[in-house]
Amino acid sequence: MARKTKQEAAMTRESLLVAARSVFSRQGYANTTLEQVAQEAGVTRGAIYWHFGSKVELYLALLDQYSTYSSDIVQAAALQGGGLVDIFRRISIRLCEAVETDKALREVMELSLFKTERTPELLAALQARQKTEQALLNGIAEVVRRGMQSSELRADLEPLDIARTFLAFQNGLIYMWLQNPYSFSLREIAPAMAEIFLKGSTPRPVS
Amino acid sequence: MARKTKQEAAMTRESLLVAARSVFSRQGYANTTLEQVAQEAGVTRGAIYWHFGSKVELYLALLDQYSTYSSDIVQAAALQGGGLVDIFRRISIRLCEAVETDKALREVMELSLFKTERTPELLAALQARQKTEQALLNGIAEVVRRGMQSSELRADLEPLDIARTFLAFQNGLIYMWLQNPYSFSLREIAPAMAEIFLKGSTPRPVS
DNA sequence: ATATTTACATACATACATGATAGTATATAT
DNA sequence: ATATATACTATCATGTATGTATGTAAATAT
Repeated sequence: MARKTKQEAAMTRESLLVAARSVFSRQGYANTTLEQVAQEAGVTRGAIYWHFGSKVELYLALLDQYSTYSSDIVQAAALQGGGLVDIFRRISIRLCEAVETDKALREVMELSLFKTERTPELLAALQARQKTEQALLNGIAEVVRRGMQSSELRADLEPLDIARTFLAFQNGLIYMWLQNPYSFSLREIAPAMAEIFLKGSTPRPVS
Repeated sequence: MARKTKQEAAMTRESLLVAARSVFSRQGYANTTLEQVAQEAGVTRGAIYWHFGSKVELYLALLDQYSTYSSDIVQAAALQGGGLVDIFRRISIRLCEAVETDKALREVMELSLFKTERTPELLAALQARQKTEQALLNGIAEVVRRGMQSSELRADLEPLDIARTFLAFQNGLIYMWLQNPYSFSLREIAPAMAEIFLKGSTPRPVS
């Protein structure tokens, strides 16, 4: 076949990633064939093996595009300043908005959450992503510690426990929504969720 | 082959389910062959097709064994009485204990959460399970409504939002733990988590 | 201007899983 | 006592996916 220019090659690589996202998120990782991905991108499997080397590498390249998405949001929300309570509220709402708005992000999340089997071979490669998750947790725990020192958060619980609870909250809600996207609106429930995390579900005595 | 008695047949069916749980949870659904399951159970694939008809049916039979596990715990915790706050606390703690203690339950949860791709063909069959989840949500929402009427829970939020938040909480934590079981103890964090859900993460003014 | 590399397409070798079919010996029904 | 249903085993037919090896024509390097 006629050799493409570097720019053209970069474009096929891009379109392969787009096609992979589309087909993987529709059919799941194990259940899609590289032939299907190649067809959707308008090339043959040879192009995939040239650019990515294997099915696993293609998948990982797809995930890597979104690996820092969440922590970027957390960073941005933290840098914006304001009280700790405001920061937490912002993080929740921004994350929910992002998932509900950004279709590509949503497809990749659905793919990695619901449509990829953690098989032994994939597990090793996915360990790297777990470190990202760990860093996110530690970052939040650090924010909690600052909040305790400034008396904005209660000091009678472990910072790490609070951070885990916050993340569990957040991920659990997104998970629930992705599982059945049209049963409720993420953006609309986000404030209530943040409110419960911060103030609790029982009535507060008037101060 | 020599025909088995009904009891013996029931036993092979049982051992097939046990083997399926073991192999599926190690290798994932798509990645295990019925040959492997049959070998681990000490029979041939024919036995699987005889008892279950197909790979999908075997998988569903495995999940069905545990379909009411969660809602049973919720029911039991609710019937035990006490204040609404106590009930919620009990539900959280019981669920966490169950996951951490019962290996079979854990394996099935890991399988369905991390090691089964939601492919279009499976999705139809899994809709039935979603209804279980929906019923669980509605049940909790009903408990919340009662809690509002008795002023044990705050009445300025939607009952369904509170219920969703509780479930998100709960599932998110279990999801996080299953993803990395040894990074923390579920049973130990459960009380803190329940405390945050009920009282919030910010300090309460003294009443 | 020529040599070499690139960016794929094509073809193939291998492997393997599913489901279907046929066979079989015993348990159970009558 | 005989007939039939049962609970499988053994075998095969088919489809299909991955990875690899080879071919090739233009882009790029020199």
